[in-house]
Amino acid sequence: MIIHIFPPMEPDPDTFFAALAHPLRLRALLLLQGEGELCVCELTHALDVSQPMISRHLAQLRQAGVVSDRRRGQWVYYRLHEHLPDWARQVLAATLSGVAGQVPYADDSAALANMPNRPATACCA
Amino acid sequence: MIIHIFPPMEPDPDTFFAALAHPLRLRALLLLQGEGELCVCELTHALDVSQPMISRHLAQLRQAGVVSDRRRGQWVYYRLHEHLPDWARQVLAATLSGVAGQVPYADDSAALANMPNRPATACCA
DNA sequence: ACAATATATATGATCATCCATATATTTCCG
DNA sequence: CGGAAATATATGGATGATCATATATATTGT
Repeated sequence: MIIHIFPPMEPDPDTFFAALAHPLRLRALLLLQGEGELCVCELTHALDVSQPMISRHLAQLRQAGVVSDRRRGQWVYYRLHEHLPDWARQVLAATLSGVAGQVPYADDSAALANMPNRPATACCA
Repeated sequence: MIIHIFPPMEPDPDTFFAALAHPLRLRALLLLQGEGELCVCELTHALDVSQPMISRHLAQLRQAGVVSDRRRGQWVYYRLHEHLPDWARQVLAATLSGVAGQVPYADDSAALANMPNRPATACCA
C-alpha cells in the first residue's frame, strides 16, 4: 500500500511551459522572479486585472507546482516553488533578463512599486 | 506608406512560450536544439507521429518565428530560427540540459539515431 | 508516376473569462 | 468580550473561443 502524503512533485517540462504560455501567468511569474514574494492583492494591482482572474491563474500555477503559497493573516503570499528544478529557474531568469525592460513587464514592475497601502512583507515576515 | 517586405520578427515571450507549450513541439524543438537541423521525415520518425501532424506543428513554429526552413531538393529542413533572441536560446539550452536524459526526450534522440535511410545532411549542406 | 510535404475542412476537446457566491481573517463598535 | 461589517481570497457554473487530431486533397520536386 502506497501512501501519498504529498509528493513534492516538480513540474515536468510540458506542465511547466503550459504554465508560462499564458500572458498573465508569465507576467505574474516574472514579477515573482524579481520580487521574491507577492500577495494576491499586490499582483491584482500590478497586473491590473480582477481579483478572481488572478486568483484562478495562481491556482493553475499552484496546481502545476510552479508556485507555492503561504497564508500570513489575511494575506496569501505566492512565490516560486521551492522544489522548482534548476533548469526551470534558469528559464525564468533568462527570460526576465531578456525582457525586463520591455512592455508590459516594465510597466508591471512600475505599477507594483507605485502601489499605495502595500502590505509590508520585509519587516514582519 | 509602409512596405513590409518581411519583418525578421523575433517572437515575443508570449508567442515563444505558447510555441513550447505543446508536448510534440517541445520534443521537436529540443531535438533541433541538439541536432542543429532536421528534415520533416526525420522528425516524423524520431517522434513517431504522422507526417501531417508534425507538419502542422512545424508550420506553427515557423509562423511563430521559432524555426526557419529551407528546401533541399525533395526535403525540407528545419532549424532554430537565426533571429531567435538570445534569451530564448538560453531557455532552450537550459531545458535541454535539464531534461535530456528523461523520457520521452532521450527516446526521441535514440529513435533518430536508429533511423534507417536517413537523408544525409552533413555531407551536402 | 512517385515520394515528400503542405494545407483545408470537420469535429470533438479543452480553455479563458465572467459573474456570482463562498470562505477566511481582521477590524470596529456596542 | 461578542457579533457585524469589511477586506482578502477562492471556487462553481455557464458560455464563447481556441486547439488538437484525423481524413482528404493539393503542391512540389525527381
